[in-house]
Amino acid sequence: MRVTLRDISKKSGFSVTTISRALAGYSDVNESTRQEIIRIANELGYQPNQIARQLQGKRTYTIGLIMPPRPHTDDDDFFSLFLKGVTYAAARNQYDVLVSATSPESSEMDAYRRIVGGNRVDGMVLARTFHNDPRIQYLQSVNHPFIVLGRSAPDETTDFPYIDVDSKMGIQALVTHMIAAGHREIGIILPPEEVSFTAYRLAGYREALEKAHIPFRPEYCIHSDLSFSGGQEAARLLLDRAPQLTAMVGSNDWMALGAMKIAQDRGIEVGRDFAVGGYDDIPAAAQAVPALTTVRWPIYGLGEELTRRLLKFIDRDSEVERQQLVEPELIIRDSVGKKA
Amino acid sequence: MRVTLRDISKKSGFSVTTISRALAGYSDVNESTRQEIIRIANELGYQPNQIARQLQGKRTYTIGLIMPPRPHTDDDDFFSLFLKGVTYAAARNQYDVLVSATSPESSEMDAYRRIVGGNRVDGMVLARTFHNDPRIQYLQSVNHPFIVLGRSAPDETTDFPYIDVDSKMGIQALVTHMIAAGHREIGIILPPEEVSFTAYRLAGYREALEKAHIPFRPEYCIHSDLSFSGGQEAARLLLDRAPQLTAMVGSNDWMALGAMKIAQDRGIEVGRDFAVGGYDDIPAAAQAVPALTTVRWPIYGLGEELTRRLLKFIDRDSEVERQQLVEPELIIRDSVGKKA
DNA sequence: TTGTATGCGTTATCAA
DNA sequence: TTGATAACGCATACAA
Repeated sequence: MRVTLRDISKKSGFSVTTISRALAGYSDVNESTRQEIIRIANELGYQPNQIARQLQGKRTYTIGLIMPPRPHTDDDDFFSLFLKGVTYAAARNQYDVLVSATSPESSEMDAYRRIVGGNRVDGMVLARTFHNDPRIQYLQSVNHPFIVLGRSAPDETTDFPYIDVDSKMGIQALVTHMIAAGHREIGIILPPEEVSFTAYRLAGYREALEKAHIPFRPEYCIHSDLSFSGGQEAARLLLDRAPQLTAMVGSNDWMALGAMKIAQDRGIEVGRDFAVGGYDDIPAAAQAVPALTTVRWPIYGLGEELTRRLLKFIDRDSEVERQQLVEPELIIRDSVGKKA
Repeated sequence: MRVTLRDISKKSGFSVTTISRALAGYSDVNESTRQEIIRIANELGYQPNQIARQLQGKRTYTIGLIMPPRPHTDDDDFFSLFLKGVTYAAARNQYDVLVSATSPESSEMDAYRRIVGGNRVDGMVLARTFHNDPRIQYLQSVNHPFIVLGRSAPDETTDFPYIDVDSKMGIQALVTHMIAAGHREIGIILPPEEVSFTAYRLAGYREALEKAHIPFRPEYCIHSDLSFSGGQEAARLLLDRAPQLTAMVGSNDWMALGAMKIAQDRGIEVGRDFAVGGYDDIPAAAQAVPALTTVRWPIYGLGEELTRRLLKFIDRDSEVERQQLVEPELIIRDSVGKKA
């Protein structure tokens, strides 16, 4: 059976109140009493019941993170690294992380209501935003602390706390780099339309072209699902539709790697005849042959920073910067070379 | 403010008990009463307080997973995929997952005591075992439901529920494949000594050699830390120490990839002059050039299966198989070729 | 069919 | 310096 304050009370003769106060380190308890109580507590192997504490204290010292509904994608690297950042930053502040997924029968919003409305966490971290994101609307409506990795789309209101990467700038830098290498017919595989950041990627692409006075062609753009196979399929379609392309941007590394594979399968030499660029800088990017030129952003670090800020919101620290844009870094490798 | 049963009681005139029973779907409440109560509950946006439920019901519908102490390694792929399997299987059974890391000041065992002793979870999933693993001893001593991915080392008692992969067999198949390709001087980069499965990997390696009447040489073995850079360093040392090697086994893919890199940097053609084999079949393995021959085991699926079983243990279902060994699969790619 | 009383384990308030 | 009592929100045994 579990050891409770009551057990210590029985064994020591002191009241439950005194035990609680002694163990909590209050100053108004006799030092010898405290020692005695601590001794017995250790002897019995007492561990405070966190659930009871949470109920009484109205604090859970837990933050919540809800996994995207689909179990299987190649998009893992992002999420796992992010979760790691969150978890370790939380741990450094004595917080735990409640991770929840959506069961097939229920909706993602149900999970939010259960976790948040059910008082299981002190705050939430969201990892990606959609257009008019209902999760954000919900969290705002119940006034629950939360922070988001990523802004809203350009034309939507963004009055919530977030940190985002300036992916417009990232893609722009990448495309500009391709142009400098002599490419003019550049395709792009975009993220799904419903994801907020898609618009920023597209904007970066368009601006880079514009600055170089290269006309924007809608037929050079295609949406896919952030997976390797999705990148393959998109690249196939794009290449069939526009064989004149000499470069292709993937909106994440897996799609870029998929595109690279397709190009190579068709006998095109990537890095010389054809340029491929990615986004994220996952481990496999450096590993690829040719090594993938990509845009790096600090996933793990952002998980940490987001968490630190969320904990400050929870503690009603108003000094925290509410919104921030982080600059990504262009990592130049071999998959974009001087065009022959 | 949060809506409680009490609020519904006030508004509806029924007692808290009746509300509770109505919402819980008990049959002994008048249907019209129930409808009325449900209506008001929805109107008020009632969400049951999970913490109160947990305290009262002594069930948390949560399973726990504690992250290894070190925040940064390349070993992420394993853990993230595993956690995903766990989380989705849990979600399908209406369970959440509490993920905790160890803060720098405290020990890993403290985290276990806090989470388990603090009654925060109904069961624990452990991901890797060490020699005389104190976590397992603790969980056994408090008689808390748990399940482990991985057995104890060969000479230690294993009277706990687990699923493990027969990595002895996996490595043996890989090394045998190398031998069949004409290699006789085969090195191996082993996992850290303190990890239980290291002994099985070594045993698989030795048995494969033995069957082929190739003498075992301790100087062909080295331990490393499961990371890419660790693999590089180990391969460097091994190659300096034994330049006659024509093949190398990495105990996971990242180390194998690190070794491959080192060999290639030295101008050795991997896949022809030199063989490299890995373990895990992470996405980057198929991506490598040459594509990495490796041993595949279903990380995601094992996360799921472990969780399903754990939930049955929690429900005192004695029909569950307590221990199981799963066979891995040799994935033959290009990094091990016929020796010229 | 509904309500009263009690308890889950802890902390806070207040009186002794 | 210590202890009795109440409260957190819910669910259960039992009475009505």
